[in-house]
Amino acid sequence: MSLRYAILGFLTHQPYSGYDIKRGFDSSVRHFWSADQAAIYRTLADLEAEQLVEHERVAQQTRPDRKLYHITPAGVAELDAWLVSPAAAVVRREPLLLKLFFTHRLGAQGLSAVLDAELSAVDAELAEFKTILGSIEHDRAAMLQQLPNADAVDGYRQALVGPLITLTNGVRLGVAYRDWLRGLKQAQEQGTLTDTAMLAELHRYCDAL
Amino acid sequence: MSLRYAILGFLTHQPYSGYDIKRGFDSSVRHFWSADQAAIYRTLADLEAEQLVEHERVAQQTRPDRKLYHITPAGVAELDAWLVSPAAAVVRREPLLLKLFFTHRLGAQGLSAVLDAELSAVDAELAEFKTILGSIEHDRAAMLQQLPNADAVDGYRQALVGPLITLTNGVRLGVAYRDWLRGLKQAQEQGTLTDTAMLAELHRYCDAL
DNA sequence: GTCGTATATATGACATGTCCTATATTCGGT
DNA sequence: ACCGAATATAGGACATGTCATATATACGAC
Repeated sequence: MSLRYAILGFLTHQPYSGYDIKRGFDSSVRHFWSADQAAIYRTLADLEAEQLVEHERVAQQTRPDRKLYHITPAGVAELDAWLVSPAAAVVRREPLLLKLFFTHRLGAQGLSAVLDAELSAVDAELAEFKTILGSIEHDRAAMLQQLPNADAVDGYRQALVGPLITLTNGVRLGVAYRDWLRGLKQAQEQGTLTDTAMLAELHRYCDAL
Repeated sequence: MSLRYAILGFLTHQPYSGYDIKRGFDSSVRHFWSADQAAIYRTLADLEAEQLVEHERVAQQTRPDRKLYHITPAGVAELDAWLVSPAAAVVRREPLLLKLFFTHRLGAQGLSAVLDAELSAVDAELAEFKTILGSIEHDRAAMLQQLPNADAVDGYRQALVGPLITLTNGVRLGVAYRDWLRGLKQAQEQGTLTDTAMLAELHRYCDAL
């Protein structure tokens, strides 16, 4: 139910079409927020029915018309209210952890395969973060050159902080996840994937809390 | 769609009622898998229609009858096939990161409040993990005394590895998440929550990959 | 004595999200 | 010449999950 707010947030930057928003999601918040194309168009329609956004039709010569949505003052108020509202408890559902919970049925080979597949996925994700960082820096350098005055530069740099915060989260949690997977893999190879060894490791972490 | 397998996995230990399964979820896998009560009963009915589980009615004197479900060989086969199947890409949706993505609209006070609320939540979660660890060790000590033979002990200890693995994941990722939040809070207090500082920090992490 | 909680299962209504498809045009590849 | 991808919006069908509520009984708290 936060898709509404994700869209409203994007529209505070500038007016976008549904298609733009879908691309924006895929390129900037994909690692913590994904959105289906159909859901975006339907949510835009809902938001417009509530007068939180409005659209104007923009005709194009070769492409289909775009519906360019912009946020209304009521929409801004709605977004700001959500931003400071207490976060609802997040429902986590991680199929991989579910599989590992039943490790005793998985067998050594199965476990090995699952861990390797997951390690590849994390490595790919971390590599992607590196790419995103590169493109942010590239864009930033261009913008800092291009922007007309100090105020515009300030605004741009402030708008950059949020994306950088979430990217840091992705990198740090990704690294922690990768290290955890590597630890499991190593334990399995050394034959120390036993209850006693795991309990000892857990104590090393928990006692330090 | 993995609720099916979560239930099948539980039923490999011993027969359970829907009510038992709900309690089992809430007490052991809540931090990475939550399930609605209605969903559990409906899924059990679906699984039975597919002959992956069967039930027998157990009459009770004071309480309502229980429907005690047990897994069938076909159910075991289905579970084992899922365990080794490649994991579907996980869809992440984290409202907190979405809020932080729009930090520029949140303001210093709003950000501070959001970070504090989240830090409390993580601390509570980590404390809960500590409690879970304690109760696992308590149960384990009792079981190791009580179990009749070495085979039973072995089986029990092997079944413990999965839960311990997922608990380790919770603790390590929880600690990483808490450290990230603390870093943000500190940066905000020191006035270093800027694009340049964040970029520098990101490089420290990314360049080491 | 009444209220809430635990045990135990189940359904209706609803919210949310995903998949597939339709429409229409242009551009690039094989 | 045809096929797929990109641009752009949208709806039907379906999957999945959640909320509230119903039923029935017993036990402890206030």
